[in-house]
Amino acid sequence: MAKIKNKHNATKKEVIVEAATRLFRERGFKAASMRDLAEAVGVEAASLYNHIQSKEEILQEICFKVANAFNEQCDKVEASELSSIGKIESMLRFHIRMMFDHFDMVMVADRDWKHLSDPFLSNYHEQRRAYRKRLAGIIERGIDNGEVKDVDAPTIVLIMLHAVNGIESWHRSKEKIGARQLEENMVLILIDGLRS
Amino acid sequence: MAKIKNKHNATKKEVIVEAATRLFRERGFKAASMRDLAEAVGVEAASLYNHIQSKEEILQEICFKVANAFNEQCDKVEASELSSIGKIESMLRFHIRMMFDHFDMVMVADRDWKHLSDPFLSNYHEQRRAYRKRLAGIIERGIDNGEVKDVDAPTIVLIMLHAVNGIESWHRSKEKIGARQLEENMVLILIDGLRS
DNA sequence: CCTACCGATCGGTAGG
DNA sequence: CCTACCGATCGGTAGG
Repeated sequence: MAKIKNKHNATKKEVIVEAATRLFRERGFKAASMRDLAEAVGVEAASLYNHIQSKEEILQEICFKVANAFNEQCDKVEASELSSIGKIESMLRFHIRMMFDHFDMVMVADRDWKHLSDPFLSNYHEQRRAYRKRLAGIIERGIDNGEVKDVDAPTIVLIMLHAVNGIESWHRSKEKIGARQLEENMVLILIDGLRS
Repeated sequence: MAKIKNKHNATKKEVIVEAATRLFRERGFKAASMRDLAEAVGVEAASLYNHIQSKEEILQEICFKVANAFNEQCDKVEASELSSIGKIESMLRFHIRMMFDHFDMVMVADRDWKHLSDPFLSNYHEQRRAYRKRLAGIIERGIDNGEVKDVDAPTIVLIMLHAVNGIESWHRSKEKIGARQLEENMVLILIDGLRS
């Protein structure tokens, strides 16, 4: 019965979600069909529904997995003894590495979360808002203690979070510059511009 | 016969494309249906096809209108007498203002251009690549003449182009900060970090 | 896990 | 510009 390929101890559901993540990233959530997904996994479309409840459930798994990863890292960094600049740099580096290590997941969550339906849509929307507020808070503390240039904190958050998406173009074009070097360049440009 | 609302001397096709631009931005190109569009315009779905040839033709108009705007501005700036930093700042400001003044258009082109089919897909892809190379060229000249910090030029382009997309979140949340002030903050953070 | 199938909706056309 | 409609495809279910 176990026709779904089952490498590295993954459950069938995990295999489906993994394949879907890649498919959603490549074609977009709406344009990727369950029949495409079934083919990628190696079963008939109807068989997918023995492991998942709906197409949207897959999107939910992807979006909240990403949201949880960022929230947990933010917990750690806020509890750390790093300076304000150090905390910001640490979060920036985490975002960059998430783009490298979990590219498909991060891109799908960022681009397709609007296709969630309530209550997941509101929940995700609110988490996103709260997360940005936390990051702005870290920056504001840096401004208060003189580490960071006095600029609008929410604007810095906007710039940082979106700048990291540039890695998509890099990922796609396979430029000559290496991942490690790209990370250092991004940190250099974005963090150095913040110092007061 | 002219049932399509025709404010400010727009042709029917222009009215359709304008409504479609908003709809595509709100729901995504794939998720927005021609029946939705027909309703927004105030006609039956079949009637749209007297003015346009296909759903994709609308997407083509949107994408290449945006691409042309950026290319033309780049022509002007490259031909100007501005310093290298001045040229980069000028292009950055143009991107920011395009986000403010033509938000739907810019977002759709950026998010949905992959749904074009060949030869438009390859054409757009190539224009995008060439445009980024031109921007990187401006920055590289700035590095050569000592105006700009010595960092990887393509990385700076990636950061600048994507950072500007942060205006989407601002647009959506209607934060307290004004458009003009957001522009100055972005320029301050992104351009000041470049100076050598 | 598959065969067989459903109702809904899609982009688009014929003909007036 | 509309009515009427097409074939294709969608997400998902029944039943085994």
